[in-house]
Amino acid sequence: MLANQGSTAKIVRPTTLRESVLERILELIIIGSLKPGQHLVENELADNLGVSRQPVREALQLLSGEGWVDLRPGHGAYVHAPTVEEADQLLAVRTLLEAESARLAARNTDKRDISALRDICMRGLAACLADDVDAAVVANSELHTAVVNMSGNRVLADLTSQVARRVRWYHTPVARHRGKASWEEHAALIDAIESGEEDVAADIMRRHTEHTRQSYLESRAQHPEEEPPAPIRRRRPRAVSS
Amino acid sequence: MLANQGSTAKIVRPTTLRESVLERILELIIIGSLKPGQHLVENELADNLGVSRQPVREALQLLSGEGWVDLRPGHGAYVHAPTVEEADQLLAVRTLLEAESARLAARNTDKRDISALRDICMRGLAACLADDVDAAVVANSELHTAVVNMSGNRVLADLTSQVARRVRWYHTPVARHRGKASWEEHAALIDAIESGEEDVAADIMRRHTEHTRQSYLESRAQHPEEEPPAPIRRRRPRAVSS
DNA sequence: GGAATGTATGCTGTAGGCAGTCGACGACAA
DNA sequence: TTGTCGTCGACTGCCTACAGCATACATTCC
Repeated sequence: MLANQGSTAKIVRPTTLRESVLERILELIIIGSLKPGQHLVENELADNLGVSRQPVREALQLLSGEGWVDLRPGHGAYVHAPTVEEADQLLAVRTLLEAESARLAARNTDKRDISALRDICMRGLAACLADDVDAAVVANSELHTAVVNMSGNRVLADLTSQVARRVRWYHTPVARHRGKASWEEHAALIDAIESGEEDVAADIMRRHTEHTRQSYLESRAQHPEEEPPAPIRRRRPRAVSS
Repeated sequence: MLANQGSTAKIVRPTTLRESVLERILELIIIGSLKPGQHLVENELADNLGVSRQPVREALQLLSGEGWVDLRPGHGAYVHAPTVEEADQLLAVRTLLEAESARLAARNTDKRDISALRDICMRGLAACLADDVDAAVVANSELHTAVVNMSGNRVLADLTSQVARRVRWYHTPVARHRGKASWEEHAALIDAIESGEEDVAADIMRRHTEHTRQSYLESRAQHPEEEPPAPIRRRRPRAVSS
């Protein structure tokens, strides 16, 4: 829902090999090539990416810090498989954080920021009416990021980003479910922020993200088959020989 | 303010060498042997801890994920030096999270939990009256942890723990500042949780943590000399020779 | 036939080592 | 004296290699 932006105290310049490895692995997780619960064998990743195990290991350590993979000492790394319950809790926290962001944004309202918000909102609505789901998702992400940045609380912004990213998957179906109504809520939110109505802004954002949460839950309830986080397998079937 | 409890998706069994290295380094940071802004030279740590650079590197990666150290590619790891502003923002977020925890705790109230809370509260007050600051700090930590766990939202609990830990330092002076009044607030909070008054519980918690935040800020304002996060030095003064 | 044990194998955890890179210091010129 | 360039040292980033461990399969015993 939010664009990638580094957490508070992470890596600054993306120059190293482990950084590019991290990006690659993350991409594979996001697009689903690496499935939830899947065991990430260091050698395989290293071979596929054309590097040694070392940068792969370090990338996995960093990814664990962001909640993308779980490390099991002696067993290696596994793609984190969020349960419905965890996703629900993540979204509940996101609601809390973003509502506060909206409140603070209304408090620190700034004309330039407002016009930027309106621009994004227009684009989002246009994309929505044109049935361009991808563009709508991007605009949605930008809008929420912009609001949370307007809060002026960097910690809040980082945490929101982190939480939002951890929900991942199924954003597009969720976005498809709602559509135009969502952008009307965004417009109302911007109005409230502009006029400095803290409580109103917070409340709109709260209900807005709560809607998203409901859509998400319904979406997963309709597709329970997407749930099971792949059983853990360590060894490949032995080669048939002799 | 909260006891250490692993983040959502981290290491499960603390058996490996890098884990013990992590614990050691973390301890050194917490007790202040490694100062904010200090450059953590891998070889030095490795030598001091009697291991090779590898587990040290990995421990540092993991610590960066928890916000304890900053990684600068090509430069290594530095002990994270939170500014007053960042600490303030962290505490603001903590207020938000803990207020919500209290609300949810009131919603899911349970008799056994309540009596556990009262026990902790009694101990805390006793410690406070006996001027046993350490015991009071521990009890305070336990109480907040218990409440946040009562919320039933694991993500919320983990995030709160993470945020609270990142403030670190100066907890004791803060605890000293307030004392008895703090425990009266705790008692009122427990009453509200027991009777299921969500709004009241949330409000008490909000004001309570806000008090702590104020105390913290005053404490740092009075000791500005503790602030400067040590300038970055990479090399030791060259040995005088020839 | 089933269960316990032995064995093999793949994987992780750790060590050691080399090359690249960044920053500091010193020399030289203006 | 001050600014710029070259050199040097130290540290990181990465690779390779080895040891330990956990799991799965095969064998043996009951």
